[in-house]
Amino acid sequence: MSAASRPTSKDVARAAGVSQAAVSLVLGGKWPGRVSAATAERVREAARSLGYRPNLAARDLRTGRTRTALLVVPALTNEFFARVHAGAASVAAAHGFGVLLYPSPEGTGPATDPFASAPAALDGVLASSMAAQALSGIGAGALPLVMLDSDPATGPGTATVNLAIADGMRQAAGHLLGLGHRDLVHLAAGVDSWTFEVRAAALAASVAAVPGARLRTRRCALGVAEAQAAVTALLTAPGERPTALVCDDDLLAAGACKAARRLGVRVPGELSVTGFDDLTLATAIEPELTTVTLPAEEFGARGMAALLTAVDGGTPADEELPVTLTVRGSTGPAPART
Amino acid sequence: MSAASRPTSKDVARAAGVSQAAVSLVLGGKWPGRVSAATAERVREAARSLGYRPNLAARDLRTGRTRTALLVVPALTNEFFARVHAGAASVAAAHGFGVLLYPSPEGTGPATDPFASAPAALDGVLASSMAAQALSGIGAGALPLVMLDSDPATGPGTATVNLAIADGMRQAAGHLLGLGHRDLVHLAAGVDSWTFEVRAAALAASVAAVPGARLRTRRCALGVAEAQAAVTALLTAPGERPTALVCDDDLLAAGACKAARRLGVRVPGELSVTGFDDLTLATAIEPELTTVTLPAEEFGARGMAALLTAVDGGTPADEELPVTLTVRGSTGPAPART
DNA sequence: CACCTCAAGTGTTACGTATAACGTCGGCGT
DNA sequence: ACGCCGACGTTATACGTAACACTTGAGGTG
Repeated sequence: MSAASRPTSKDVARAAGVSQAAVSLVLGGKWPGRVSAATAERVREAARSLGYRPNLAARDLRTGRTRTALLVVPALTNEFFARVHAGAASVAAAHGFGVLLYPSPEGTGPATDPFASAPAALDGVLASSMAAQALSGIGAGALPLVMLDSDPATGPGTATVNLAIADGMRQAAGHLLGLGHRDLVHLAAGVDSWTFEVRAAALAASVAAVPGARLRTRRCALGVAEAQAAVTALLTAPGERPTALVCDDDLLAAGACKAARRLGVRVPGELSVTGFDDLTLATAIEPELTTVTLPAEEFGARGMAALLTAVDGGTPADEELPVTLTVRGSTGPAPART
Repeated sequence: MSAASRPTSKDVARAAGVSQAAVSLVLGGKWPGRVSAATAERVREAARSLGYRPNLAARDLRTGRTRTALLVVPALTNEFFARVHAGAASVAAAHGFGVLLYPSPEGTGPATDPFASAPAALDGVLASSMAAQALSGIGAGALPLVMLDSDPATGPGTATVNLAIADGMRQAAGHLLGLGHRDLVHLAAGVDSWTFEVRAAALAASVAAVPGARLRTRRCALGVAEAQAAVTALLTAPGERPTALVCDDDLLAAGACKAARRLGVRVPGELSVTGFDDLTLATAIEPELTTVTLPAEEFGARGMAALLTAVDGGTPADEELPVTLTVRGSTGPAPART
């Protein structure tokens, strides 16, 4: 009932017999040369015995810093973004920053502006292009902003950290073409995003460079069941059946493999499949997926590092992280044509 | 270069020709009866044209509320917790709250106290028992706390929201026993947590209730590769081979299925496997997993709802959410004994 | 002895907001 | 004509902290 609310630095000061300013100095770690070691220890002891916790809101107001960054991603149920978050959060934590997640605007009508609706004070924003429709809004210039996987030519002020997606796609295509495949299908994620445009372009260019090779495209929502349905339709359709399937995501690849197995189409004997991301899923299924391995954690970590330098007034450079193709069991030599 | 920093409510007041207090009233939505509609509109117009955003830190200091809740979970790369987060975040957002994630203390020595190291001001904490070693610390009573999947007898002050884990395990066991299985192995997650203790106890009790049925236990780190190794060892060991495998997690079940397939042990023909959680993985592999379906999103949502009532000074009741067994292709009748 | 320096603190202010307490002014019932 | 009340605001304060400017006494220096 009674007050007994949280003790403040003033209470600690009274208990230690010093001024509030001294408490602030000691607990802020700036006492060497300003406060004697004995007094500092007395202050710390008083703080401990009172169970003092600084009021973060007051500190934020005074310093103008909140040590909180906003991460804007589509959904953490997507393992890739969960890993990006892990990387970002660990770098943030190392610098005393917290990571706030912006609830993905699924179902939330048109353009919900994170700057307007963010419930907490922020120092900066780290945003994936896959979820950043709204960022063009008002707050754009108001806060340091670093984009993840976005067109480098976005804005002059915002830095970008990208994965070498195009190169990854070229590696996958080269792998399949090298195995003799000439009839490929791109199972593309049905999402409007720079990332996916880049993949499609890189794949198309790679295939076009090989005489006699052809590429078709099928669009599909990002899910196992959806991919399974799409690939079932593709494989049972009349006409020439493709020998290789290039998927924009491991989830799609998994669905594709499932569809093939159900139809009795052997993978990789009759159909090679490649994925993207190298999720846990990739090695959980049989055969294990040949896929483009993305350094998701490092991606998030680099992005956060760039954002933190921007928050400190620096100008982070654009970066591009290399990716590698991991060859496993879902790809093999093209079957001989009948 | 020049100042031109964010406009404050005072600037808006000057622009609209009113006092700062009036701005606060209007923008806070409490103007009816205190400010005329015309003035209110003038204030809003001024705020809009200046691009005014309230300083959240100042507001938090004044109101003593931060509209931010801390979610403590082991890792979001675990899809289950990503879904819990999604549910919690959506409820939080509906109440104008943000969700801050506490970086999982993996590698971070002993007991990092979230209350001490949290970088932002908080209104409450929602913590999974799987990651809450540190919560016993100082801040325990300082902040509203709701526990997820924890012993209801934790503390008098803290409410718990639980999943009916024990019942889920009983359903799985009943399903297998009903199919004639009498030689079961529990593939248990090697994690110290109330959740897993409850599972083991419920499974043991179910098996013990059936004459002639026996249960062995194998411990295993929570991952596909780890489970694969453990189950390979189990299946190639001399002696009677079990006919059913009850796994604490879909990841373990997936690893088990993979091991069986590699050894030529047919699932479910020779070995039935059940999982737990019903992750995306469960329907991505072949055969699809029979597993205990957990309402992860609702779990998080209920937990956050309980926390919000606690933050509002209420006393949330303990809850238990029902779970269901989803029967798919990885379980079948016990093979005839030779 | 007058002067400067340095350690060890203290006093005060400002951050930007929300809100309680206080004016003012015209209308209206009696 | 008087008092009272509601509509419409304003003034003043407090939230808890960090940081700047200042004080004081002790010791060193010429």
